[in-house]
Amino acid sequence: MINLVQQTLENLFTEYINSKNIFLKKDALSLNYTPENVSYREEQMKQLGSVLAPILKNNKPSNVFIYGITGTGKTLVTKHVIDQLKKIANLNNVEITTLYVNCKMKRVADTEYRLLAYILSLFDVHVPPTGLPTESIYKIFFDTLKNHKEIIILTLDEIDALVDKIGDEFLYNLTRMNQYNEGNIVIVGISNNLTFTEKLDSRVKSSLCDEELVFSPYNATQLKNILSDRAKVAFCEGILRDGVIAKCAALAAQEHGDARRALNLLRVSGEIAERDQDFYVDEKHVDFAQSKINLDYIMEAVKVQPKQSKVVLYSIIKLLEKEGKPYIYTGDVFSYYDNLCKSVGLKPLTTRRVSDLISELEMLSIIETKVISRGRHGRTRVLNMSVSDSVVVKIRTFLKEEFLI
DNA sequence: CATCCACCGGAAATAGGGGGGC
DNA sequence: GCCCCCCTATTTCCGGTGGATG
Repeated sequence: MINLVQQTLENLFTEYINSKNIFLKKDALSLNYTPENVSYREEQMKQLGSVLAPILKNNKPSNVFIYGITGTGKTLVTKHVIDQLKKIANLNNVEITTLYVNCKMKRVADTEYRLLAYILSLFDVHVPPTGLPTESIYKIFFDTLKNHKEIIILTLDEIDALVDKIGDEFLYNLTRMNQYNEGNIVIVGISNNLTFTEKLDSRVKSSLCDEELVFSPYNATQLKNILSDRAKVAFCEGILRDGVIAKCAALAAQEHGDARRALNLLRVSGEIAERDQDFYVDEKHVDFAQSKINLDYIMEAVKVQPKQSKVVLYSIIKLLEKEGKPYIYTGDVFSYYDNLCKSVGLKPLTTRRVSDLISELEMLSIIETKVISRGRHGRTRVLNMSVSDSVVVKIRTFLKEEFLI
């Protein structure tokens, strides 16, 4: 028995080492990779560069706002420009501090308090995760800033998500502090939402949006060229079959020209080819990659849900199965959920809260809902899964194991 | 064509977990 | 320790509503 395992392992490894390499430098396809030159974004880089340049002479530049949907190179360009700036600053002995915060990080920077606590932690100042009045956090924050004479560039990525959640007051506070405390902080706000500024208070708007940069989505041709450039670095020669890059580009272009998606797709395609020990990457691998990425995304989202949310999702899946209908109503879900909680010994949440949890599941595109009226039978939401059956089965299996139901 | 269902979803209140000050 | 304060998650409260139904 052991010998057999030994044998297969040996085969596996031998085959692996003899197989042709797919990747030359896989990093080139990762999201953190900063390519030599950023295609189609020269204009934006120049703009951002000239806005931030005064730092090099110790003048505080204007705040900047950057708009554009996901995967249009906002983060990449910003990081690239700031890196260069830092490099030149170092060479000329100008001290600057740069901070990058992704506001969407759950439980890290998704409330005013947590955002400040997180920024402070970047300064190596640690505050309790809860308990203090926000005001005293501000005080600590200001005091910390006072200890820094150099100019600080604070990049707030996905800032629209944060403002949606907690309002724009913190932005107001940041800018106000800037005005009165001879502030030395420059805010670079990055938003995926094009109409973001409309939601801002006009005072905030005027001081934060001194400079605006717009990133438009890449079209399929541009995506194709971007992918080609990266693929040349990332893959061994002759590995990519014709049409692979075009397919990745086309699929991503459908998703509003998201370059991040396209790169992911290409990378995962290669990984699948590698795993299957194929000598090439072709369009079939791209198809597999597409569904694998989707599956991974959904499963990850499911795994990190709070327990209650998982129970709600499980109820929806079980109920859909039981009813055999392609849709169900909120009320049914709630009573099923209620029973389930009792049998698992979990305290059920109220309908109001469950309703919110359902909305969150929809936001994650795990389920789909639609408010309809059933006349005398009232107004409710119809819900169904928005993932394929095979994914549903995987989710169900996962949840079942987790609850031991 | 008025009625009324069964839930939607905003807003305010409350619980619960934590913190500082004295 | 006690007291009071804060933040976040959840509950409570409730006005609102599209359209089948009588």
